[in-house]
Amino acid sequence: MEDGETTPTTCLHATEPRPMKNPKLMKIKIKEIKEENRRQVTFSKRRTGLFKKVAELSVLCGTQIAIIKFLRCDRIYSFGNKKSTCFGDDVATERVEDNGFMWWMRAVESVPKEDMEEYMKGLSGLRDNLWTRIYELGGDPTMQINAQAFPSRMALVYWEMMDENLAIRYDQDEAVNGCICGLCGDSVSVSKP
Amino acid sequence: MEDGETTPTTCLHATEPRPMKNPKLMKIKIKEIKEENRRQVTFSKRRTGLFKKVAELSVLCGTQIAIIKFLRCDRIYSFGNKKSTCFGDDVATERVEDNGFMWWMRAVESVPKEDMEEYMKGLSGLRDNLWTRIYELGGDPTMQINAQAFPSRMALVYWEMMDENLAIRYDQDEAVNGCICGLCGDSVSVSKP
DNA sequence: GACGCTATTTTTAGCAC
DNA sequence: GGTGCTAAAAATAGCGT
Repeated sequence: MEDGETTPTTCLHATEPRPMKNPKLMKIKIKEIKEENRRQVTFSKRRTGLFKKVAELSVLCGTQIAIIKFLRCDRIYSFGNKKSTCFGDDVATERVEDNGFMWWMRAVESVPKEDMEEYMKGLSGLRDNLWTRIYELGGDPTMQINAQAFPSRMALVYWEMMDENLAIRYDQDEAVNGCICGLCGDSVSVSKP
Repeated sequence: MEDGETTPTTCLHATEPRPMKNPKLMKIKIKEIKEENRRQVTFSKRRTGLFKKVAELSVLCGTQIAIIKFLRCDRIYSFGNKKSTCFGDDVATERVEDNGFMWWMRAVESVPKEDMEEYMKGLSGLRDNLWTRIYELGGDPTMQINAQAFPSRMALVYWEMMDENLAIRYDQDEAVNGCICGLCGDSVSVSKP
């Protein structure tokens, strides 16, 4: 036959929005999930989704900075803490500014013009070091998929998310769960042993 | 008849994923949107979506910190800049720490135990001032809807997004487009005139 | 814990206002 | 710049592996 498109009324289900094969209740109330396991799964899945959303928005609208931090513990997390580096401890700490930020977190406009070339060279070097460091730490290569969405810019795009399992002790080195760094334009996953 | 579920093969469309009423191409490639107007709309819509996602994740998983910053301009944005306060300039600037952060952005663990009571009182007061300030600045009351999703915690939940229209000049006071502050547990919208 | 599956829910692109 | 609409696309809850 030519087609069946002209007679869709033959199908009883055509008027129904969905076949409704399995009316299992999937909608959830937005309130704290108490079940440890389910919360962990939800966190992981939604974190990934959010991750992707930010990446997309960043690219679509040319947005250059994205910072997300999630921490589940009973303390306020000090943003800008020296410990909260993007990729471990010793990659950049040698160059910590007095204000507690990594040197590459400085606003580029605060860099004198004559120092700009070196500054950019530094960023480039940092990027190389970063990948080496990620490899050493056993970064998950599969996470690099998201990186495709990110144009490689010099801008700071710093992403860090932590859950309760990774940041129980604030005074310990903080394990980084997922990270996108605009310096490298890539997303990485680094877990401390 | 009892049901039609046992004979779904009667419907030719049953094997097709969707009825495809309007095959208008809605899928987009994730690449920078050049058209000024379309980008603005996309930014606005996706920002809202992301906003909601973060709020949900925050509640679902008890996540206490969410920081998102978006800035579209050709400069690196200095995170932690004194200017980038959550709700204007003069609410908290009187209490700026040496490190450039608002006093309430300090990690709570850095607050001596004996000062904790006053610290918390300060947070409470700040919250009150915040609402007053928001009102004065003409904050959008409708934005408070999202606030419902946030439990009122003492934790720092700082949210700030800016688009190109609000942050063209880095050296100007930065206008805050959307903001959720964990100090008050509410989301606000503040625009500079 | 991460990943695959899929029905259902949620987001959103393209409009119009 | 925002909001409402709708079809299409994407995210995801619950399950198993």
